Amino acid sequence: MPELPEVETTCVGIAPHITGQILQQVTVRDHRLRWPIPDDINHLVAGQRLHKVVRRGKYILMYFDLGGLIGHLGMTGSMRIVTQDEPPAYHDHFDLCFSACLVRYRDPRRFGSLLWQPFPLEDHALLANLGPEPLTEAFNVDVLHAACKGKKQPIKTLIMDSKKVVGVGNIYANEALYMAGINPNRQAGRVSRQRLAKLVEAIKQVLTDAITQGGTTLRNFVDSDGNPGYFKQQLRVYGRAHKPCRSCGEALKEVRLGQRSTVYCRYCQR
DNA sequence: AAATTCTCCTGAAGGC
DNA sequence: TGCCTTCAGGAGAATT
Repeated sequence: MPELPEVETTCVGIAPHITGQILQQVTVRDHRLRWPIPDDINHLVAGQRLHKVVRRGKYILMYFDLGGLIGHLGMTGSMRIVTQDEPPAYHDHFDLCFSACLVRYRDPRRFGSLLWQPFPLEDHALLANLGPEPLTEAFNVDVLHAACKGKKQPIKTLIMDSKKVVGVGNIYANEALYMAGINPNRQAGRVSRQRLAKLVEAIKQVLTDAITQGGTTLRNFVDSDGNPGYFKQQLRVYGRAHKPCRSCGEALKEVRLGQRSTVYCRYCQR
């Protein structure tokens, strides 16, 4: 389940292999992703030079001469660098074919996407209303405090709302709230500014740690198995329901918030 | 307007 | 080579 750190690692991993090259063609084996890959994708992008690969939230933006490809890994997507002679496997839905190598996309559940948008990319509906990047100064206590003001929804679902801040998925939302000592179910508008400041720092910390670990865990984007998995970092709450809190020893509680597994410590998180 | 629920999909895990 | 049900989740769409 690619979270922001996996997407970042993917961008950094593939960029050196393809930046500056001309995209010869897109080979589509199955266009049925979350949104269908446009039938005319080759007319839109083939023959153009790739200038840069940028992550925006969990979107992968590839800037070409006339616009950009907007990629998303969904739940189970991955991109890796392969050579022309490597035969595609089951669930390898498309290749971005450059002269020296291919970017091969695999996605068993097909929740990912590949779309084209002429410049400016931010005009695309999927990008137009995204909140700030969590690892930049644009995401700070002032912004989060304003976003929470008067809100009755749980703080956890708020920080997972990409209009408020991008890239905070379920795993790291759980982890950050634990780190900040905030009950995931607490109404967003009832978290003090001081504690929101802690939450901002916790989000930055947990994502930064995962990126750092991902840089070593997923160092190989060439001829790897294409399976990003997710980092075996020391998760404190996610996936640890009913196990002892690493701080107080009490059993962690699991509830569902917005259809998502939510694990927290009733005693350490208020 | 804000908050919640639904939806897509397949593989893994669990029950029997 | 067991079959069936349940669950997992990114995040936009639909609904309340």
